[in-house]
Amino acid sequence: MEPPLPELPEVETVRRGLAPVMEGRLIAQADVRRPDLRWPLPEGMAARLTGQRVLRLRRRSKYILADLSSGETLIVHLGMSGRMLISVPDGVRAAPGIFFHTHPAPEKHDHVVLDMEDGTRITFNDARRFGAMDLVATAECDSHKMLAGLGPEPLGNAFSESYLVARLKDRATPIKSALLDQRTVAGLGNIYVCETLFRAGISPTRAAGRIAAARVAGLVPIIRKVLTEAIEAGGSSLRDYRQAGGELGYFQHAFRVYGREGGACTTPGCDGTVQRLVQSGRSSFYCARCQR
DNA sequence: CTTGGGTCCTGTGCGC
DNA sequence: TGCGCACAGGACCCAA
Repeated sequence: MEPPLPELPEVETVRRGLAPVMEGRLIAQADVRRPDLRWPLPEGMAARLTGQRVLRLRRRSKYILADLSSGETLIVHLGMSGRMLISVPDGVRAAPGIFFHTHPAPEKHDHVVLDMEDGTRITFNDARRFGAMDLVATAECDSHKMLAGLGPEPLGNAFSESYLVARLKDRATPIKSALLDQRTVAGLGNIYVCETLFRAGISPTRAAGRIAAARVAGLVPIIRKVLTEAIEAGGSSLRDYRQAGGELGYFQHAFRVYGREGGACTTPGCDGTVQRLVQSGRSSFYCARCQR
């Protein structure tokens, strides 16, 4: 089974995994092995990263933001298949209880390599090259093209019930599309939208503006819970992965509908079957019996 | 303004 | 055994 694609919880898990080896540390050497990801990497990126200290690792939506001592911020998007591998010159360097592999031979899709001052190496690997990186002044980060139009963070205070009700009022677009739209709420992808709508008992095809306000409001705590649970699962896998060697970006998580076409609905008392339908080119998984 | 569809990328898995 | 193809899908871009 293909591991889940990086949405907000996966990105947050990667951020948490990288933080202890990057925050406060100097990038001794940055190397770009392939400059054409989703877009061309910024001009002179390797030189602009080399010698900089990572002040802080933040996350906005599905983006990881590394604030540097130069006053610039490295923006990273994992795309579909992006992952981060942490390795060390030798296993004894790892902190107590944490094990990372020794530096492996470069692989085909290793596009960016960061060697930290203490010898820890972070390798960005992205087979499908939907990932992206950019480097901008920290002060202008929020107005960057990739971040400017984003809606509120789903786990933040701005994502309120009244906000969502107002945002979806009179919208003709299917609720599935509305929640996938990063301007509505930032960080949800196909998997967690499917899981959210299943828990809410709302059909993915229903027009957003035709859902009772109380049910729309109910989506807010459900979205928070779905994401929080996934982040917690990511935390568990992080501990496992560290034991296993430091590959970040993927973890096992049990989904109730996503990828379960033909499977039994897990709602107590429901004898429905999980269906799959395609909405604007994307698969929606849902139970037609308990999602209305 | 809203909405929908095309495009990019490559590894995986299926049918024949 | 090998080939062709559908599929995965986030985010930009453009057309209606």
